[in-house]
Amino acid sequence: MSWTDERVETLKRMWAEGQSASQIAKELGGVTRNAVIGKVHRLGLSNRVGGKDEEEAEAPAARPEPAPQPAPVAAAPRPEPAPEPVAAAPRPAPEPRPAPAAPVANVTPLPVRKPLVPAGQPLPPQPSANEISPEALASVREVEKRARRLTLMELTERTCKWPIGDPATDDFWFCGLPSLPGKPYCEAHVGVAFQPMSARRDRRR
DNA sequence: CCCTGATTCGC
DNA sequence: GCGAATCAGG
Repeated sequence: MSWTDERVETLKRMWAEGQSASQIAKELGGVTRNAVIGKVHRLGLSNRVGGKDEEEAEAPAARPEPAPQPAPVAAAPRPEPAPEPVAAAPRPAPEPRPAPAAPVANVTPLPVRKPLVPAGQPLPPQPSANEISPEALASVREVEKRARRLTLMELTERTCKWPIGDPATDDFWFCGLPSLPGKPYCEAHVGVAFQPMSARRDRRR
């Protein structure tokens, strides 16, 4: 495989999006992550400018820089170019979902892109307490305290993909703990995801 | 061990 | 220019 214009374009785009080298390599196919990284450097876009510092970013505690920004013209909006969605800070006090009281007439097809799902209504089928063994339920609740709270993009083939919270709000993430080999979930969540039919009392409601 | 990007250097 | 091997790290 060679670096055709199209492939380079894909590389640039994904790199700008903050995708990892291995993810990009997987997407492109025929190249390793090393190849991707090498290309990235040769293209001179190694520093994810405008991007963001992830992981353990070094705190610029004492900056020798005296005059950073002259701040000229009046109120300039955020120069932030790439508002990459990053794991939001855990909020201790999750907002109660706005009551679906009065369906607003206007459809606001605009920048109000908060909820991807109309807040309030039909949530994805969540395992209800009365159809899961108490032990499994307990372990799940325990585990969810330790969950890594990954975002969608942070999931890999070895992270638990169990969704936690309400997709309609910011209070939503994926478990992210190590998944069982060959399974999409961690041990605790496998326990509630896969159950022998015999155990599934149709505790019909 | 899983993963990340950075660098080197023979090709 | 390319990318495997290696390095350095979370």
